[in-house]
Amino acid sequence: MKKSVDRLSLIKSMSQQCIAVRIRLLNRMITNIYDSALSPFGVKLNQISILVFIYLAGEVGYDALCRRLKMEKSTASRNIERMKKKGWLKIATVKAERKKALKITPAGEELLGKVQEVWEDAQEKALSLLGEEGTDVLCKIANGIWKKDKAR
Amino acid sequence: MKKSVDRLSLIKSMSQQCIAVRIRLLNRMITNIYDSALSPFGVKLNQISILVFIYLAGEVGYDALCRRLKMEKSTASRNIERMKKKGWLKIATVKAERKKALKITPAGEELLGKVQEVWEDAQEKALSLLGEEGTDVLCKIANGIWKKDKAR
DNA sequence: CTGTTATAGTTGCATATACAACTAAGCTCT
DNA sequence: AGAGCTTAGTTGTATATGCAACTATAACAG
Repeated sequence: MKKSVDRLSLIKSMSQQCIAVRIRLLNRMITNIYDSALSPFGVKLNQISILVFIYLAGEVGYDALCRRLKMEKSTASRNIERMKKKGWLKIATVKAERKKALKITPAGEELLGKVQEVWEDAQEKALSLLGEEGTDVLCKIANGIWKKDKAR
Repeated sequence: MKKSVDRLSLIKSMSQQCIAVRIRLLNRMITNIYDSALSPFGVKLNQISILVFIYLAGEVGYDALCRRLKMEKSTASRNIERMKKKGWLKIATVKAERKKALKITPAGEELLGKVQEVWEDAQEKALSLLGEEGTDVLCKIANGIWKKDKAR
């Protein structure tokens, strides 16, 4: 009897306290806010974040992109492929087939310009969903992870 | 000149403050913690969360599941299909073809029993990644969203 | 210089997610 | 009862994600 009671209460905490379930929920909701705001432009937040990174970095290697954005190389590979097709990115390096360096195109910069406004709207909606405190804490945690990574 | 400066600083804030990028990062890291902990059992957190919900609810309709877990019906549909195939779930209702009620199977309960330990490990790792405060805030936000939904 | 090793990037496979179009089954109104 | 409406669930398409296997190329060791 004891054992089944324990099991039940543990399963209840899996339901009531699971961190992953909660962050996944928020992830879905927030990703949605941004992706639907961006949908008129035929792009999603993920690709915008890649574009922003490349815009600021000037010319980045593949590996740097994956490390900084903490994106799996296969995800990056496929995204870059799609973005090249849409004309937002190009490969800057000619010499080496390997070690591709990525660069934003004029069309990519234009896209960034166009989405700024909807990004701001989305950011505001996300802020009101998470609240000031929640947003603050979240950003601190994420920034901490990035900083730690850079130091490495 | 002014305009391009504004653009640059806005793009910088897209890089440095975007909530979606941050929550997506944490989502990937945390999902990873749980999924790799669960991988010996051939299941991922998402399906476990469905199973837990159905276990606690006894017998649930499809719609209730989607509403409570805030899961898109197509995602739910395909997950349930896979879980039926693995024998963890079954459809309880016979009468109506529509309005399927879901029920956990003995194999499903057994699985829940087996994964409890690794779930606890993963939960602890996630806690130390987010910190006490972060976890607290996160849970409060998510629970608030659920409560609001229930009241509806 | 050549064979081995390390590394960059691609591709296959599986799950998760969302939206839209579709199907089917129950419900309602006349 | 039959026509149209509503709702449940499925399926198609696209992106995101992760792991593992593969390919091609660069670097290195002898």
